[in-house]
Amino acid sequence: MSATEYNPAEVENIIQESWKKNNSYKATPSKAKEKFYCLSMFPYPSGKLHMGHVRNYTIGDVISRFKRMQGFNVFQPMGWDAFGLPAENAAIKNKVDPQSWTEQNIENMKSQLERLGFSYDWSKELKTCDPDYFRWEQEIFTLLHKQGLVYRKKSLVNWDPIDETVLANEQVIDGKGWRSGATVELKEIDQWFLKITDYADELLSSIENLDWPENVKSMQKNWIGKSFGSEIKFSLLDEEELTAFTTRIDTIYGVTYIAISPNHPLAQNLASESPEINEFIKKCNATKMAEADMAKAEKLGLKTSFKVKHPFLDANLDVWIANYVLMDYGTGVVMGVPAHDERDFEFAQKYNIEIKKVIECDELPSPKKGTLVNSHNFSGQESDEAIKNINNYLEKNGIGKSIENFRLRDWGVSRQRFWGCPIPVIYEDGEPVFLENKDLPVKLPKIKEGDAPKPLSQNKAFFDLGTGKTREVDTFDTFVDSSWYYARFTAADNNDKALDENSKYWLPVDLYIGGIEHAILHLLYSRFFHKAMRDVGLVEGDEPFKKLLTQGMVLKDGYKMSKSKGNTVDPQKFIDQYGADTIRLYMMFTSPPEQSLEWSDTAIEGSYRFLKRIWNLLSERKQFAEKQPDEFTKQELELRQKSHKTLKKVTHDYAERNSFNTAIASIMELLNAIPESFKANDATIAQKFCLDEVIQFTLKMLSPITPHISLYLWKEYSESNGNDFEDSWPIYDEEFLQLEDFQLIIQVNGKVRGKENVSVDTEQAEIEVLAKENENVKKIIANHPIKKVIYVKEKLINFVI
RNA sequence: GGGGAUGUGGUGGAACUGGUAGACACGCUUGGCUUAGAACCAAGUGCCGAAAGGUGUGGGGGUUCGACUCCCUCCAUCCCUACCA
Repeated sequence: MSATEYNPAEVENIIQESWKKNNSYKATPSKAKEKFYCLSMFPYPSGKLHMGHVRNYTIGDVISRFKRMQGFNVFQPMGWDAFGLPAENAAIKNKVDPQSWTEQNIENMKSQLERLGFSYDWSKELKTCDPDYFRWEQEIFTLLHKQGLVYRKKSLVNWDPIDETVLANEQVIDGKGWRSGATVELKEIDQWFLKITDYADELLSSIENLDWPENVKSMQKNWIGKSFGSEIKFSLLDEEELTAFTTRIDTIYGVTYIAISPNHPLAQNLASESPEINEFIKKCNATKMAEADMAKAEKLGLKTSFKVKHPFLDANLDVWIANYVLMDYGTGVVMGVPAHDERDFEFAQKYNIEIKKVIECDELPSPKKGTLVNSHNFSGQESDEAIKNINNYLEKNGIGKSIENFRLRDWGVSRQRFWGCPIPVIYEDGEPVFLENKDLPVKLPKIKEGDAPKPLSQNKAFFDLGTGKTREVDTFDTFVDSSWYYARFTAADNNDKALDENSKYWLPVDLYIGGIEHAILHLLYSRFFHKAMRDVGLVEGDEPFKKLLTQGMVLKDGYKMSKSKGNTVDPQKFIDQYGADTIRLYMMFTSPPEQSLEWSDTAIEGSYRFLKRIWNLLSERKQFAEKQPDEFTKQELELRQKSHKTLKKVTHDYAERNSFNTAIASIMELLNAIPESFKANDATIAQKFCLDEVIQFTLKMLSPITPHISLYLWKEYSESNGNDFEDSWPIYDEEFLQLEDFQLIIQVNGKVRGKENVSVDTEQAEIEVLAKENENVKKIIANHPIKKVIYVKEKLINFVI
């Protein structure tokens, strides 16, 4: 190697060409090796890669390369989550076909991924907008239908009355449609649903077996929200009844009103007779349907003329329509207990409703459990005991029962959009008929050049099949597309089947890497899909993703990068300036994967500088080929110890902790520890040997993160012609990890007062004497009796005075 | 409103099991090299203090010989909240 300057573009090009030529990352099932399916969440093809992608895919690639070095058969595919709103919006805005917009973005982003040197098996690339993908999705939908997991029901959407379209939550800004500015209304329309609630119990219980971060597990558990409560009937005075759900039946004597959701059938009926109620319900429905907005909305109520009997008391309760009661949770009817529920309290105060304390407490409202008061026979009982007793009473008297309830709702998969997978159903005289395989795929209609896409419902040529038959005009939620792609990857090039034998070899995904923002929806839907596909015989196993790594966001100046904030940083600029290895190194060095990463234009210089230092160290140096010398000096042994200790730490950081930042830091430390004389031309044989060990370890330890420069230097240095570090992770030697002496920390009352070097085999008694003789320590403990001595082996001694 | 996180120098972060707080970098300062700059190399760098020493991990309280780490409480910021992906 000549003393040239580090030229990342050149080095990376040479190495990437060799990978391409050798098909280095194509994976085939093999019994000879243990498999490792490493999957990073596929991107939405928005145009170009953003920093979040670079980070996500670098983490995945580092782990894949490390596993490959450790001898695993690694499968790392990549594809495109290609249906969705942005393409449709761009298409409407620019009057282009969403297909060509998407294809162009894919082409662009794919070349960026290749430029970054990710070791993907591109032979299994997939695009969800491709009929070769979504025809199988349509088939799975019909299988799920046969399994009884698909049904149709009316459900609320954000309706823009001017544009006459359904809006996504993000398209509703301050209650107005983003394009038309019209006040958005909630409107009820027919939609397709998947019965995810059939799996609620299993989705909850099998979380336990997952090697996932605890926070994600908690989020999923809370989202599913299993609770134990009671259903209780309140009879209306005209003989009908309202059934409320409550988890706090112990507060039954504190009920002072009943509240029903504006979307409860009773409220809807009343609306048709009373203009006042109709007006009120409209007012309630003028918020968008996002949970956060609903919850923050001011509490509104309207007293109806209905009254119900309190089942335990000789009292009549008013029935209110209240906007804080959700139709989707429980029964859409709430028993109002203002004394022991904060929302009910707020409502009762606003509308001057009686507040009745029935649980002993200091201050109202108090949602805590406790001893019952003012509750007739149940007074004096503790909440949990009372809940049992009251439930028994309800059941005995036929006025209610104890039940399990879930917060989780069924998954509405209908979307009234163009750029999505068509739902494979036709209607004959209004009745839905599911299409057979021979009629699949249902493709999207072509768009004429210069035309904007319009909803399928406005495309007669698409939906009108004649003789009273029409096609379904809704498309799938794009979460459907992404709920099973992990499985399709294993058979992405099979045109005869959705999944084949390969899926049995590769599944489940061993490690799934993606943003924490997907912790609930995408991951829960995928888990449901896997179980449903299992039950129709498509896949084996109970869970799709064995282990999960949730990466934090990439921030700039403390905020998430976004166009509206104007703080985006385009990774391409840095790839061009410093090369792929530097940006990969920076991404891994700057913070641990699970935390957010603060982008800095200047700090990346440091990563580049580090690679240049390695380049210069290796310049004109060849591997030292002589065999290991018999003797080493103390200085040489210290370096060897550092090499092996570093290797041990780095192995552990990669394999157990995914802690790449500390791995890199310790590699930097190792290089900083090389004595200058070892690098000189006149270094001794032993010195050259030790330096050689550092270099070998370093190039291999860095290669998952900076694969191009590592491999390039390795090939020059060792004069080898391998194209990958497959199976070559080095092994550290325990012999070098043994310490001869250690630094003893001497504390007095927990404060560090001195340090001494002590041989490892020194007894505690000897250490105590030695510690007391330390000049500084001696001064402090003089004239004080020592009350206690704490000794932590080979670490510290603490005198309590 | 609910759920989940995070908070350590000027900055990113380290401290893995309760045991030396600030590793490794960025930045900055000084010096070297250079006509000058860039690059590179060397030394220094939590805060107060001349030093001795004191002090310090969002605020307050607690447990402990010892707390960034465990407990209670408060504050701030971020993510998700079912039609953005």
